[in-house]
Amino acid sequence: MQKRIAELLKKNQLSITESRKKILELFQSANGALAHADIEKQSGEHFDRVTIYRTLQTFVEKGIIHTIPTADNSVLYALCKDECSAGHHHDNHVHFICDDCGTTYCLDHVDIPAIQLPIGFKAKQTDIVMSGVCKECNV
Amino acid sequence: MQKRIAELLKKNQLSITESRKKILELFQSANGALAHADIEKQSGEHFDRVTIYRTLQTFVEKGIIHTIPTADNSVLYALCKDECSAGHHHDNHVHFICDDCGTTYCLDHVDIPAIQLPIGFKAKQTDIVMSGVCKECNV
DNA sequence: TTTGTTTTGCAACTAGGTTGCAAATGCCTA
DNA sequence: TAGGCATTTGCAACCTAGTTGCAAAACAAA
Ligand SMILES: [Mn+2]
Ligand SMILES: [Mn+2]
Ligand SMILES: [Zn+2]
Ligand SMILES: [Zn+2]
Repeated sequence: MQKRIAELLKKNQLSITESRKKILELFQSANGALAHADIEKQSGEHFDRVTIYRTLQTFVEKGIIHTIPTADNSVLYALCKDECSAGHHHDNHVHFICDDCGTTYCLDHVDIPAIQLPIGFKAKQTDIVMSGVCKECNV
Repeated sequence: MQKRIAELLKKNQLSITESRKKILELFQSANGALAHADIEKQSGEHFDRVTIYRTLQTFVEKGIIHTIPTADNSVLYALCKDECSAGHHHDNHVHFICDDCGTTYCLDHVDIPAIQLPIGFKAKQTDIVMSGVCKECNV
């Protein structure tokens, strides 16, 4: 696990530092998306908040994580699939937020349906965020 | 036009004030969604920004306007259809942001398709935001 | 017009995020 | 494996968007 993390950083030409290792570890062991505040808490407040901001930015740029838009306009982050790289994200999947437990899921296997737009409109990207009750909280 | 605005306010049990009239007017003559900053500028900086925040909140609560989530986590507002009321929004339509001119459209006549979720997930709401080129900017 | 209620503007505050810079850490090569 | 260069970190200061308390102004009802 530790090895995989180091390799992932190397592959992206990032030096291996405590904060980067720890933050990646948090993402890999989380079962949903994480907010900046989650990381701050879960890392035991070892790192400056600025460091966390910069680490997240770097990871997004490198295609290691992607951001998830939410209805309440907070920012969430989740691991990208292997196909993503610097400047080329391929995170075309549906996101699901559980109203009950608050967990945000990347539903990688749910396809984005084609949507017929009015004449003249040409879509390049489709973001779908659903909410309701997740499989853990269901009954 | 002025009369319609006054009636809309009355129908929602809101007193008729300069700021509310002006802000409603801006929404009715806009062809897309508006951000707080747009309203601040377009109103000629006549109103305090706090007043604008509070007016927007009130309008959202009454079902006169609705918020639109965006990828860059800024907040946009647009007029609701007549069916919306306090505590009961029915704005289940697709939103479209033009990469070219920046206009955000409510596509009222585009239906949200059914999306098959993994077992155990139960959806209550679906938000779809598409982006690309709008009918004005197309060619 | 008077009176009571609602709304406004101002100032002060909060939360989330960014920037500049010196000190600390990590990487590379001898 | 130590030394030197480049990158990253932590701190302080700053910025922007949004919120709150309160007195003054505007509005609605009588
Ligand atoms: Mn995702
Ligand atoms: Mn809309
Ligand atoms: Zn849940
Ligand atoms: Zn356009």
